Amino acid sequence: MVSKKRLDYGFNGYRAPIIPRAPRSIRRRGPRKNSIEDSKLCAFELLAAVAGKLLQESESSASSNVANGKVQPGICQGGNEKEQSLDDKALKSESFERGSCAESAFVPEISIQEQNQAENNSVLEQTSVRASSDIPKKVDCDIKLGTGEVKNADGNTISEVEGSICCGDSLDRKVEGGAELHARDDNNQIIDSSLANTSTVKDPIEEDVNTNLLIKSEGSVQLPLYRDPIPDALLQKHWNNVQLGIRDDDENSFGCNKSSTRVRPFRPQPRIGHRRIRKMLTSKYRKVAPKLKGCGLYNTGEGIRSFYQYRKRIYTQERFQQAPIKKRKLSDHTFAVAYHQDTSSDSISNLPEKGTKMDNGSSSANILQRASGTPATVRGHQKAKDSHVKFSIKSFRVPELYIEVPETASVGSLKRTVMEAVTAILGNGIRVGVVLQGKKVRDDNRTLQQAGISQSTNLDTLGFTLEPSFSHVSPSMTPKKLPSALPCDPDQELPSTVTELFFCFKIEIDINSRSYLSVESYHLSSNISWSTDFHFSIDQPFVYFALQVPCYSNDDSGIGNASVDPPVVNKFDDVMDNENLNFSPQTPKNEPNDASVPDSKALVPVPPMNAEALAVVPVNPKPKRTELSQRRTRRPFSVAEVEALVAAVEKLGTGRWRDVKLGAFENADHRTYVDLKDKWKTLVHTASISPQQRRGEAVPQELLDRVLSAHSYWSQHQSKQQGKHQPSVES
DNA sequence: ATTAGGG
DNA sequence: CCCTAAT
Repeated sequence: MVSKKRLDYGFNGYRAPIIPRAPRSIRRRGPRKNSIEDSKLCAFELLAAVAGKLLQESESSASSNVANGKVQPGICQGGNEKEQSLDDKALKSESFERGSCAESAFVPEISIQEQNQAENNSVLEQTSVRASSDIPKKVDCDIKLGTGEVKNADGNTISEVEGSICCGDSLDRKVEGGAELHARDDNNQIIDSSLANTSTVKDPIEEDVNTNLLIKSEGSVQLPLYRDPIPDALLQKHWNNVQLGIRDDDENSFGCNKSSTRVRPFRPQPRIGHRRIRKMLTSKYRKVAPKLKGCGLYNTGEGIRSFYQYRKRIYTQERFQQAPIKKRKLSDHTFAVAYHQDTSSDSISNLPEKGTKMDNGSSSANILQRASGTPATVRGHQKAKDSHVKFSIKSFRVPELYIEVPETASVGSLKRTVMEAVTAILGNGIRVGVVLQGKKVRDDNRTLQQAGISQSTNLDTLGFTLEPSFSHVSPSMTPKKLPSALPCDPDQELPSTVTELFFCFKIEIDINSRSYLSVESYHLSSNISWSTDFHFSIDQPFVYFALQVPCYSNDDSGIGNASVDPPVVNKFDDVMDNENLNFSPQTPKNEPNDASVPDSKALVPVPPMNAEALAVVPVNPKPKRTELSQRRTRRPFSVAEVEALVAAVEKLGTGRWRDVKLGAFENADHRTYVDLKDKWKTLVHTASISPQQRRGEAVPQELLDRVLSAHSYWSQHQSKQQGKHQPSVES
């Protein structure tokens, strides 16, 4: 504790009122481990990281993201923002007012499908994802659903929907081919391909990953018996397919980071794990990071897989310039898919002129042929054929696709990746809702006619929505498990009934510009407890809130009413911290009672459920900072603060920063005891150098003198504690 | 969670 | 200010 450069200034007549704390034992900070050790550690770090990641992933069952809107003007402006902090209204009305919104907003993870459903699967093709410029309103989309065996790549699809438009159940599908897509550059989203060569879409994750790691709910990780380090290439390969939307580029691994810091398990995790991970990610281990891509492996067991299929991340770190990642702004990605329509009654898709080639094609060849043989027709909305109603769904909107692909990846792999992503989104974890003239048609048993859908109907008023069908399991399929209790346990059975789903949104705002930076959504499973301490602050420009969506039961009887009811948006309390945000000009300045926002506000009163179950499914998004390590904004100490600090230290001595904080900076949330300690350190330094060398706001010499005096005094005082007492005060 | 120190 | 180690 004794500063090496301690100055022996006398302590002028200052009397120490308090007994200084006994000095801490000498801290020995051993030299850094040597490289060898480090390398050894790496393995562990990786392991730990992976484990942690898995846990985290499981915790944050991630799902797709919600499109973020552009800046929402409404947010944060005006005087007391507390109420409108999040502009919840906007959100609600815009996104959730209608059930469909919420539903559409999220794309549930898909659950595993049986491996061989190859045949006779309907294919959903034509997937065009449009970015929405603002919070998704509803997903009404125009989806063309093929119930037949339409298959084709190229995203062109024509389907004929007969009587039943239902889908969920029949949607197990096999997707082949790639989709032509155009991603908007502005977002620079990247897609990671992984679907490659998979003609049957089964969760890639399931196959690849996870055989390697099993996670226990407690967080322990079991590794395969690999003895030797798995070659990177191998890992690469395995993991490659696993991460959808989360994969990091070679150089980056911060995806993991991010999540690791942002999402925390509901239950305390072994600290060490976090720490390690974090450490690794943030510092010297960064280089190793690439190996961690695997972190993305959400998967792991089948059971879980459905859980975190999708996860999205925001990238805002320039430090990864190398990666084709960019800061995500306010828009979504759009993937446009060219499509052609065919009015023939056969559900066939035509190849687009461009003929997107199918990368993995093969199995679809025949179909394609057929398709090509069919005359392409006009794109019309429907032509009656008998009493059939034909639907041509041009596109549908999905929340957001987050995919990353290395720049070096081939276009083909990009396509496949997109395909995979789409597939994942459209997996059987999703349902389709029918909206006619703005109203949802819930009764699956009604005939189209009864529902008012006929050839004569203006199908423009007909839309399809994507609804979470998280727990939905096709009857023909073996039940998949949900990450209810032990998401990590592959053998976990899927609960037959899911009572509700929670959708969590994370709104990130730019404190300075007062605008939304992004909006993320998480699709959570039930049994999630919501952390209540969210509020905006410089260090935590996020707001989370959750949507509680009733879910349907999984059993047969439930299928009928599978439609998701309009979500209920729980009102959340104000989440703004005026003091920190200063959004409004007239925001009271650090009023003591302005700290009105206790450090925690319940955004959504989500009743804690069985903790055990939550343990791993956690959603405790309490981010560390926006990004991995975005520095806090600098806040120079004012003279007044220095004064207060000096006074406090004079009284309390050094080494009691917490007390100093409490005693003199109680209401200065932005000043942590560490800050105070650091400031003192710099003050001492400043005081010891010539005035010419000082920078920043000049601190009155008088204060500096006191700093030196106090410093000297306490330094001696301490040494006294250690043993000899030399209260000498030199001057 | 604090404290001490190095960066 | 950040990050860590050691409490």
